[in-house]
Amino acid sequence: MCGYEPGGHHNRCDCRGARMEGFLQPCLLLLLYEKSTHGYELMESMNRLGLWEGVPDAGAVYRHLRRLEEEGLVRSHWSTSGPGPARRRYEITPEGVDYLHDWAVTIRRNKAALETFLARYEKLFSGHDTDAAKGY
Amino acid sequence: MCGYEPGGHHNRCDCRGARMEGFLQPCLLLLLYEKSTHGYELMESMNRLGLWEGVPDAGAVYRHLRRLEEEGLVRSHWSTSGPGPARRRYEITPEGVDYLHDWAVTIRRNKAALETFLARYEKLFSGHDTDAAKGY
DNA sequence: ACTCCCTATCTGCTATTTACATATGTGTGT
DNA sequence: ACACACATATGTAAATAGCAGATAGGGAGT
Repeated sequence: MCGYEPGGHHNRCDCRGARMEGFLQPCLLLLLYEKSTHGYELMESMNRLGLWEGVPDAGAVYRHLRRLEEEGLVRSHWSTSGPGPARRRYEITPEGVDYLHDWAVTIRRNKAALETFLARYEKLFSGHDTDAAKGY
Repeated sequence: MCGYEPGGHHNRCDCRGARMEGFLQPCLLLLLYEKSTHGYELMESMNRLGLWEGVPDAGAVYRHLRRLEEEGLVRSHWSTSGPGPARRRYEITPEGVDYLHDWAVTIRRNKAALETFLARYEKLFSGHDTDAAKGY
């Protein structure tokens, strides 16, 4: 989830802070609540719905899903019907839904922090021709 | 920045995802743009202004500041005037301001992702007595 | 048959970060 | 002397993301 684009006015790509560590997990739980499906489709949904910049790392997605299953927050079974290779189809458990609610609290709080940042930032730089303005 | 509170309905504290990795750095740059000061006060400001849940880790703050200085995004000099121990007073450089603008782009994008998540979440659970609702 | 590509899952490795603990030292109040 | 707030710094462990690569099934074209 790195917002770096070549051709900008700096060369380094130090925006690892953009990672929003752990955001992958609640996204998977939310998408699985909406619709039981398999890892590959979850990856694509995250990008398509604007939950993730670019396609999320496949390794991270599959590892998260296995971990969530170990913790009882999702369940899975192999699905051999349909075309292509076998898919491991995941569904959220009631415990997973509880956990999703906890995540929503955290995400609201994080959103508030970002808004505080942006409010202060815009107060200082509003009207200037900043990269931030150009980006939108 | 862990939202876990004892007494909840789950025992584990897996909300390390709440970390918002790297958010510390742009906060320091923003605060230093507003007012040149030293690390200890920056820590307190972050909490007081709602940019950080609780007081941020001192080790992280001081390490970030040293690193920002290595990269030329801030400058510092020792300030022995005033009461108490010597303070290392930091000020942002023009390069630091450029970098702050880059961060604003990233943070807007991350905020959008959180909003997308919450919009989908609330569409599914609005009206229910969720932890998320209780939290506010 | 053969090659290429898309689908689908999984594992290994490394760099980076955070959170916690701890160390060091100054100045003030009692 | 002592405790405490201020102020900076370092050591360590756990966890994550990102990248690369391995393994395989199935369809399209040649």
